[in-house]
Amino acid sequence: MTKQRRVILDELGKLTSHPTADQLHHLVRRRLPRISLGTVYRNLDILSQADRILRLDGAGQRRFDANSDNHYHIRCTMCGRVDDLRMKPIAKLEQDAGKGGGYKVTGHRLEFSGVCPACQAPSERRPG
Amino acid sequence: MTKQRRVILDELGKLTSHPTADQLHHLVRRRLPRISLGTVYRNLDILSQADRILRLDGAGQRRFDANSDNHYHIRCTMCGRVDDLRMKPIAKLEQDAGKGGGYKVTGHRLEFSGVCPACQAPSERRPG
DNA sequence: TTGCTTGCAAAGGGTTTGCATAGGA
DNA sequence: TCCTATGCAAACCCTTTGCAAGCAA
Repeated sequence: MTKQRRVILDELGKLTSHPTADQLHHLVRRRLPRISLGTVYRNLDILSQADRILRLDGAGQRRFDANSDNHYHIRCTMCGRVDDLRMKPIAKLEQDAGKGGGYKVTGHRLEFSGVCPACQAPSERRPG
Repeated sequence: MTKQRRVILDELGKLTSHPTADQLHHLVRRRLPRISLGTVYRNLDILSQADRILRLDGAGQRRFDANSDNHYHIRCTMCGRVDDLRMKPIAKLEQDAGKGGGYKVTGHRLEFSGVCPACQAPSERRPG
């Protein structure tokens, strides 16, 4: 557990917005100015394989989640922000999915899309 | 509607495995040997914006689905194949997701993972 | 010390784009 | 004809990787 890995984990833990590797890199740099993007990627990889964090491979750029427990997400269609949902995972879905196709079902991923509070807000603060 | 677009749509329609752009390019090439990968991408883009097909932006490479109706998918964790499920979409999920976060929920994406019939099969035909 | 980790920079893979040409309405 | 789509190739972006040097145990 290097200093770099510790700081990455710590900064990721502060956020609920599930940053991209690049966003996290910028944050971590405030504390470790010489850390490289490659190191951020490598550590995020190691941490997710160790189930310390979650990798969110959705549309577009990969994002990361400090909470590795089973839970669902919602993605803002305006700004790309991703947030956790408090909804309880529904294991029963997998039973329904198993009927038919011949697949052995092992898991599921449920992601909602919508508009986040900030993007719903009136455009008051936009200049012009 | 060019010849290229027609053939792309036709070849995609023949498949239930939801090919990547590259796989589709190879197939289409059998009928239009000079078609470029760029053209395949451009047409898949146009067709999905027109809701004629579906773009599946999951982990890894993008895949395409000739069936643009609302439905769920299952992805084989061994070979990457993606198939349709006959399960009926569950609109109610979005009501649950709306409680809490402050998001305005507009949709959801449910994807299962598992092992496809071919990958479950005994390894008889593997040499050695 | 010893092996894993870093920083750097280059490579990689998938997707997008610019441009001159070809082809459909 | 006129305008859009094509083929080609280069550009692009995100992510991964090779390597020599550095650091943790």
